[in-house]
Amino acid sequence: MRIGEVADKAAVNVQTLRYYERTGLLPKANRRSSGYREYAAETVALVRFIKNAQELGFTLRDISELIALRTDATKNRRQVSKLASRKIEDVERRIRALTAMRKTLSALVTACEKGTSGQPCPIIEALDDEQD
Amino acid sequence: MRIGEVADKAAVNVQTLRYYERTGLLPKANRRSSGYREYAAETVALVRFIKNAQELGFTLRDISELIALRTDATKNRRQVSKLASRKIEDVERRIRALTAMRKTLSALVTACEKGTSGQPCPIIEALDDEQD
DNA sequence: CTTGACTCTATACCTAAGTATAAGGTTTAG
DNA sequence: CTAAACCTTATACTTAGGTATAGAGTCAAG
Repeated sequence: MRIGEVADKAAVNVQTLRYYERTGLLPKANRRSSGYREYAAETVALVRFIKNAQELGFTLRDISELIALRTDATKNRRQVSKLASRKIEDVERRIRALTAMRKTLSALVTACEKGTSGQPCPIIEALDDEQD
Repeated sequence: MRIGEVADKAAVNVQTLRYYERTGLLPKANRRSSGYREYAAETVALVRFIKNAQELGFTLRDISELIALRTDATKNRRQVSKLASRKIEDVERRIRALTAMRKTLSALVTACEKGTSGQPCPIIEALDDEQD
């Protein structure tokens, strides 16, 4: 596949793919004799993974580590497992914080729908509970 | 409270507070005769909420909307409730995606710990499942 | 009544993560 | 065999979200 096809399928800009390569997030693509980059089909899945992880608040640096887990998987099992475990903790912390936020928002909706019109929805008090 | 105390308690920089005020995320602080900003104690909770929401991947623009929910709560209940519901959906989408990611990472850990040393951890195949 | 810690504004700078543009080479469909 | 639609690098620009600095005023303790 050429860069444009990968970009289309992964719903990113071609510049973004080149930028990822430049910064080392994606491996250097093989080149045709013309100089054009040539990609394997699995690159699309990888780029989608990147965008997905990014939406969850991981930085490209974090994502680099996540990707490296795959590559290193056969090498140092103890280390990979440790890094993955740390990432899992991170993910779980986020889930807990989001769950708390959902609770706050739900309470707001309930309060707004039930409340008498003079009463403000009690969101500010709820905010304190949300710190993790 | 003066700006430095708020900054300390909320664990942010004083410049950040001024920046938030400039961009409208925080309301304009009252001023002493000297020109110093004067803050209420609840500002600390609000700023912590901002940082918390930010770590969950909300942009300052998103957070502005979340904060506005509080302010508007007594005004247009129907609209507030609608916006909050949309935010809840957003939060739930994130939770689902993070849950999928946790599953992938757990599978990696399991594979790495159990696998025979020649076998790579099968993370790349798992990545496809992770799209929301 | 001055010294050190605070505050003010304005302006400049920074990092992350792209996006755009220019000037050129390649591929493919008609 | 040429025109449209690709691709290349290099460089510059953009947006979000700050952080740093300069030059000046304020406040509290000794």
